[in-house]
This record gives sequence, structure tokens and C-alpha cells, in this order.
Amino acid sequence: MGITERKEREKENRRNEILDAAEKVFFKKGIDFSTMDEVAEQAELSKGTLYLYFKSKEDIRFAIFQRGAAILNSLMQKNMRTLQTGKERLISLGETFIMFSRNFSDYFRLFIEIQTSNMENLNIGKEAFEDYVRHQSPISIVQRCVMQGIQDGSIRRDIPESHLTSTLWSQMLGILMVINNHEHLFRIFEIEAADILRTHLEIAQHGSIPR
Amino acid sequence: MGITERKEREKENRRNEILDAAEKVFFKKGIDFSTMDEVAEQAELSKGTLYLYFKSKEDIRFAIFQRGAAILNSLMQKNMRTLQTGKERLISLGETFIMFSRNFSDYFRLFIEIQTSNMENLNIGKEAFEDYVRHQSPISIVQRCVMQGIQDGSIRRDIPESHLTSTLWSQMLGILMVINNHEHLFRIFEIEAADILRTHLEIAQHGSIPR
DNA sequence: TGTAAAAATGACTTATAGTCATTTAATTTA
DNA sequence: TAAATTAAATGACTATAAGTCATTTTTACA
Repeated sequence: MGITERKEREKENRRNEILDAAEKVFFKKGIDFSTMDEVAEQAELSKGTLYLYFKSKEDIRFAIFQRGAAILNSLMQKNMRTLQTGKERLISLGETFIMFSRNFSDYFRLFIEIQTSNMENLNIGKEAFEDYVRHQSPISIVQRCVMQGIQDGSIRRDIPESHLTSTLWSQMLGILMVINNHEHLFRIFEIEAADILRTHLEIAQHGSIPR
Repeated sequence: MGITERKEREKENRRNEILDAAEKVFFKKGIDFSTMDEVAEQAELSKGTLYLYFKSKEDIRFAIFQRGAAILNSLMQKNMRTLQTGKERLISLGETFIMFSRNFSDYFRLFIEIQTSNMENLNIGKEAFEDYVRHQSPISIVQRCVMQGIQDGSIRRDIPESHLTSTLWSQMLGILMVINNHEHLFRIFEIEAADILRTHLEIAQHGSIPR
């Protein structure tokens, strides 16, 4: 029964073609200023067909986000590999983010947009979301690093691992968010993205009060 | 010539009536699920009139945000007053945020939504935005505390004040954002909002690596 | 009380996400 | 292989809601 398999493959391909088209359109004009008709035209399909493969415009957006998240994920895994301590690995995660924001700026912007929106009421399939959290979300990597750091003594052991993980992750998200869409702060404070990132890594390690 | 003044007062009142109505509608159903027609009906005005007082739906949303920001601002000022060091005052700012999120949850949610959106392309008047940044935004209070803390020795002096300010502010925003709209993290990690806040204050002071 | 200016109205325009009855293509069956 | 069944694709259509503007109503004032 090779037909069912071929059909499945073709369906997957069509899905990816639609995502390719949507990426082209969305990244060029911005998602909010792009229409489903434009995506359909770029994909050389009718609009109705888009809705056979995706539940909604937001569903497409989330699928593109997942592509970016997968890239980020593998970058993190790779950059971490040679490092020893949990602390070193956590720092490398931060640096990977910076690299990602430079080399994949479209994906990065979308990543931050999705992460900073209320994920509870995204109009997307539950499965897609569950899949992301379990397999692509960087927070699971952060968690592993924190656990390791607590083990190897490079991270404080007097704070519960879950508290530390979610706090470090949240702080980092805040930093990325500001870098991504609060350019006015840079103007007002006359600082650069790199300053804020460096300072964040410093404070997350050593705190802001004198030793 | 008391007439011009009365007219001005009436205009201001009308504006506030519209905001009252919009708050009622928006906070009840959620902004995205509320229509301008509903706001008009609640305000007992026609839709066209709304647009004589506000540029757009987003402009109304931003004006409501400003109301909340003004409340938050005065709470911060008040709670800070009796405290001595910059460090103590910074901590009190964090606690005020928590209090605000509990006692003014609708304003808080909107505050986070606006702060975490890309403020550059909000469809609002430049003046409204400038006014906010200059007079209501909590970041200016943070900055004063940081400066004071550096002076009085309760905050590290080896990091430029502007870097420290924007970093601490960004971290706090990230924490608030996650608390506000990443409930799934709480489920997955089995933690509470209070845990993450407490941990954040601890790390922002003393860092995450062992002393 | 007549007129000019200001404020308010709501029917209308515009824009776009999402639907669904219909058509076209592929696959199975007799 | 022709007919029948199933799957895929279409695009005109619907629904919704933001924002506009010619017209009407109200107010100010001579």
C-alpha cells in the first residue's frame, strides 16, 4: 500500500509549500498587513485550499514560528555540546539567542511576538501547541542546564530548580522583548542591544548589589 | 469668557465618559471581542462621535492603559516614600507591581499587553505616547532608584546606570509577562506566580551562581 | 429670532477572514 | 476501461467590524 504513503508525503509537501509562500509574504510585508489572498496567490492555490491545510491565519503564523523554534533549538543544542558546566551552558544559551536574532531576524521577531503574546488564547490547534512545548521550546533546554548546574555546583542550590528555571527564562524573554520592540528605550537611554544583553548576563550571574 | 472654559471641561468630561464606557465593555468581554458599536451604545453616543474624541480603537485602548499607568505610578511613589536606600526602593517597586496586579487586575493585564507589544507601531498619537513615556512610565522611577542606589552604595557602581536601569526594567517586564500570560508554565512546572517573583527579586539582587 | 459654528449622527464604504456548494482530479471497483 | 466513489481544490459569497462623511441637531450669540 504505497499509495497512502505517497498521499501523505504529498500532503506534507503541499503544507510546506503553503508555509514557504506564507513566509515570503509575511516576512516581506509583515503579518498584520498580509492577507490570506496574497498568501494564496503566492502559493498558486485558491484561498479555500489554505483552509484545508490550516485552521486559520494564526495557525499558519504558529507553524512558521515552529520552524524558527526548531532552528533555534538545534543551534542551542549544538553550541552547548562542547561546554562543561551548567552555568557555562546557560550563558551559551543566551549567546545563541543573540546570534539567532542577528542571523534569523525574521524568525526571531516572530519568536518574540508569539512568546510575548497570550499563548492561552491563540487560535491554534492544541496539538501544535503541546508539540511545541514538549519538543521545541527552549525552556526545556534551560531546565536541563539549570539541573546540571545545580548538580555540578556552578549554580546556586538553595533555590528550587523549577523556580530558577522559570525565572531565568522569564528574565531572558523580557530582555529579548525589549530589544525587539522597544527601540524608544534605546533612544532615550542611549544604549545598544548588546549593552543590555551583557548587563543581563552579568546580573543574572552576580546580582545587582555589591558583594 | 467662561464659555470656552466650560466647553473645554465638557469636552474633557465627554472624553472620560467614553473611556468609562469603553472600560466597562473592554474589561468585560476583552478588547479584541468588543466592537466600537458596543462602546458607542454603552456611552449612549453614536459611533461617529467616538471618532471625534479618539483617533482609533487602539487610541482608546492606549488611553485606558494610561489611566492604569497613572494609578500604578502613584502607588509606586507612595510605597517608596518612607524607604531609605535605592535598593530598598527598587524592591518596593517590584512589590508594588505585585499588589497592582492583584488589586487592579484589568489595568494590569492591559499594562502588560501594551508594554509587551511593539510600541513603535501602535496606531496612536505620538503625543499620547511621548506624554506616557515622560510622565507615567514606571521606568523613569526605576531610573531614579538606580541612581540613588549607586549613590548610597546599595547598588553596584561598576555598571553604567543606564544599562542597569534598562536591564532591571526588562527583566521585570519579562517576569510580569510570563505571570500574566503563560499559565501553561505554571502547570508544567507546578509553580505559583509568587514563587517566580520572589526568585526574581532574589536573583536580581544576589545572582544565580554561588557566592 | 436668524445665522454661524460646533457637536453629534448613522448609513455607508472598505477590508479581509473564513465558508461551502460546486467542480475537477485521482482512485477503486465491477 | 467505464462507471462510481472518494479526495482535493476552487472562488464566489458571507459575516463582521473599523473607520468615514454628508447630513442633522444643538448651541452660541448678534
